[in-house]
Amino acid sequence: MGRLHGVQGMSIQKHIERIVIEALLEAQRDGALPTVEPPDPRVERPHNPEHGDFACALPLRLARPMRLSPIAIAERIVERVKTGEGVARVWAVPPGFVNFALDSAWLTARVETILDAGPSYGNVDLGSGRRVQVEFVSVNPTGPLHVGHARGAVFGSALANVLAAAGYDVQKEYYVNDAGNQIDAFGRSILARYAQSYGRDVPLPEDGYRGGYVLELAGDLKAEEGDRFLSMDEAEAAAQLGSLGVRRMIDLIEADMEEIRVVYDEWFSERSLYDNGQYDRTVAMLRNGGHLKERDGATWFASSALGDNEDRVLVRRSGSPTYLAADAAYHMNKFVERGFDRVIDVWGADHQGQVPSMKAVAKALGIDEERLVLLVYQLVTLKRGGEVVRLAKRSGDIVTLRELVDEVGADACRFFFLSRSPESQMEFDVDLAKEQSAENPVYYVQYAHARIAGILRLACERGIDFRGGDVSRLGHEAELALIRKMLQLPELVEQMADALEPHHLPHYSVELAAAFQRFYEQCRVVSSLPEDLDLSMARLRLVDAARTTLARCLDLMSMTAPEQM
RNA sequence: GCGCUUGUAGCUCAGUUGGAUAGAGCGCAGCCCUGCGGAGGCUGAGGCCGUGGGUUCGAGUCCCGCCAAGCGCGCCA
Repeated sequence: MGRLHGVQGMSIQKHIERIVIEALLEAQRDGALPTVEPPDPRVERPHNPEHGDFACALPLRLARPMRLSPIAIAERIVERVKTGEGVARVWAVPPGFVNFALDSAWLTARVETILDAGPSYGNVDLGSGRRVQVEFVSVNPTGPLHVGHARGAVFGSALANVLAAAGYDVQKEYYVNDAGNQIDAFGRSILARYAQSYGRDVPLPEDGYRGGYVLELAGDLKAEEGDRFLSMDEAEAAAQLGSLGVRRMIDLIEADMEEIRVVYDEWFSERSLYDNGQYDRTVAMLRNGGHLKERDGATWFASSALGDNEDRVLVRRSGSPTYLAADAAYHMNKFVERGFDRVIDVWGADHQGQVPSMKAVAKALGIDEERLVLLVYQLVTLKRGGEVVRLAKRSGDIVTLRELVDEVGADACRFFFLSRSPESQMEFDVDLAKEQSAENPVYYVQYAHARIAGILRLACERGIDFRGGDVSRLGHEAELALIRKMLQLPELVEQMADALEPHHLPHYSVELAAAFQRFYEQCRVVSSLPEDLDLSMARLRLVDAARTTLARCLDLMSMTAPEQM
């Protein structure tokens, strides 16, 4: 483990933070600097390579409390920083930065640590095995997924990948709303189409689903179940058809998800909460806590007392629960029954208005605020032929997720959706996506991997066994730049897991691929000259490590890493 | 009207808890193949970071006003 990050299991960045603090404390002991509480050193990567591999602006922040010039503080720290263990040089720069340059011998040795780590390179232990649930998409099982859902699906699954890489025990969940008004309307819609297929003049319900898939569904059910629903009580027939329809829709959604490489660990039924009494217990708990009151025949949740702008209906006059009541029971299940340490709900912006009431519910149920994270991503507006397409599910005019994946491909889809931060309001131009599918950063990254695979194949064909390659022979600028870039992956995983921001992954992948391409352009790897053999072998080690790193990035994005294109 | 989110290159978007000269892809103008995959490399043009204030040694980043966009404001979910 210690070899992975260099120094005693910690990253080089953490190591540098520590030696800065140590130098500062030493200067304070010497009386060279006044004794003030040292803030977080915040070692970061400078944009400009002239400023070294890492930089620290601590002296600038210490200037005021210490009543000294920043550069003087920087110099006194620099005098006491212990180099070695990867750090070759430390220097102070006006107005008061402390810069660090890594040792090139240490850098080249990282190639071996990457190869040792193999497919697990990039893993960090931030989570210590704590159990985290990521729940995402969870749209009503009353229709197929459309392009808008792809964003949530890609984001949620990539976030889960990142958290797993960061050492969390992650579960991906889909909450199936298999009860309530929407399901009721869905059942009545199927019944109408079903009856119509027998020539009955039955209109589609006012609040019904108009999509063509309902027609197909009714046809399928007719073929398999026959006409037995015609003689049944209407409500009963709608309920049964709805239930059958939902089951099929869940299968369809599951299959659609697989198209974009999303595989859930759990499909959680809302209905189960009513069947096993957890719903009743949760309502009783809220009541005992004094959070409920009766008004206009309905039961209200006093959420305004807990930070919400107004109270919400929890149980309708009819006795049926609102989504909020179900959500309360559902989250009790997550935290109490299943004992997750942390739960992340990924919601579309059309649900952002529910955030305050959900938080109020969590508070009322005694769930620690930090354990429940609600992430909201902005909806995708779809453009086609320059026109904005409405994404209303009931209108029936939708572009399904499956159509999109068939046209653009799962890899391009994932990369595209993942490279935007969730809060960006993106316009998805279907025509442009198809048009640019050949001229796309997706293929740039994958091409780099294929090219690497080609080089390794060639080495194999030439019979070069590079296992004993000596990486200390490396030292070309392009080689070091590539190693530096590869070294960032564990840091990135840590950062992404911490901030819950997987969208950095595609950007990093492009940078990594570019670093490789520049290396490839400048450094001949497989040479036919006998005197180059040692260097070739060292470079093949590097190329193999680059393959490892690039493949891991693609893996974290659930994208394929092609051997050839 | 109120709330949440967002305004960065011609287009689509990054910009790590406030740090040094604001980046990438596409598009545009050029350059580079006697060797490993040209789906490549290099160079250039292109920016009042929506706008006006404020905080700070320092603001694309934090705070406030304004303008614009998306979403929400049901005993639907």
